[in-house]
Amino acid sequence: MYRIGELAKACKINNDTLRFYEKNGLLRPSDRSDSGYRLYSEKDKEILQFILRAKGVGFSLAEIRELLSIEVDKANNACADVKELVDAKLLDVEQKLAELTRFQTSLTRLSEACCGGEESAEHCTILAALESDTSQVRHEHHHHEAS
Amino acid sequence: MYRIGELAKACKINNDTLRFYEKNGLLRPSDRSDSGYRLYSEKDKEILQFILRAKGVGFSLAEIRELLSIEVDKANNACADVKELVDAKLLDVEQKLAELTRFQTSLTRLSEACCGGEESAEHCTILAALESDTSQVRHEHHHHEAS
DNA sequence: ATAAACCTTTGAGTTAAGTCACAGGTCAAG
DNA sequence: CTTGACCTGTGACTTAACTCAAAGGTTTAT
Ligand SMILES: [Zn+2]
Ligand SMILES: [Zn+2]
Ligand SMILES: [Zn+2]
Ligand SMILES: [Zn+2]
Repeated sequence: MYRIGELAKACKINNDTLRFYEKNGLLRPSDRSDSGYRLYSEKDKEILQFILRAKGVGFSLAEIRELLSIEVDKANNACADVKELVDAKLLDVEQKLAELTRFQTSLTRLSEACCGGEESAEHCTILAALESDTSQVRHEHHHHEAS
Repeated sequence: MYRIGELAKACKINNDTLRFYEKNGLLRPSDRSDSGYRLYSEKDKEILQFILRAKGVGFSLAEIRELLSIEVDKANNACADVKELVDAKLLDVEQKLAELTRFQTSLTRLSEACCGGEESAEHCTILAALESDTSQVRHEHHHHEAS
């Protein structure tokens, strides 16, 4: 069992953030000590890591709460409910993945096209990489000739 | 050229959000009409879409501003600066991609394991799918036998 | 030519997600 | 048996990212 400070430190967040998550229905510690300390289990830690990962990829706490509610309410929800929510989130995730892949392509293209030298980056732009096809970026970039 | 309301409607955001982005150095309209109206070009629209996509995958406005500054300052930045920033963001993106892929795997696994019926979703949990290996989830899930 | 529907600026209010401050209880080490 | 590092609760404050309000100018539609 982790006490609040231990779990917070392990996950590099503020103690108050844990209390905040508890108050907002995201993560309730599995137990309390006699003196009232919050006691978090390994599973609690995994839930927290799930929350932090989800946050990192752009889910709001409300969305995360919704995802976690599957867990909490499993006895009172039908498989139909679960599947509906999961499939909706899956769509979200797949859309985000598509966007991110696009970003990755653009940034990679840009990074590869860029010489990394000390000259003016006249042709180095994210938007050029985003807007145009690969061919364009490679073509126009990087003459740096002595004028 | 789009006027503020047109661009806002086209991109499904609030007019005020565009003014806000302008004030915060994210998107300045290419031109103004004689009467002072903001006039946005096609390129401005693409920048806006870039901003909205970036937001959607979890970049903060500060980070987006940084990405866009490559564009704005290109004449005053060396390729070295550009490459450094781009490579840093690329790392970010790749990390987000890894997380999202993990989410996708878990959600897909859960969705596939779930019958979608009206029975209690006792075994349907995100966390089970996240924590365990595929085998476990498939195994334990979905007996729904008449008790 | 006048109302409706835009636009302008400045500045205040809201929501999400923390973060901090206060007043006091608990516990391990010296 | 006290000091310092924890913990408790309640509630106020902060930051990011909008969102709205007020007061007035402009354009379009009838
Ligand atoms: Zn370059
Ligand atoms: Zn170069
Ligand atoms: Zn199911
Ligand atoms: Zn089922």
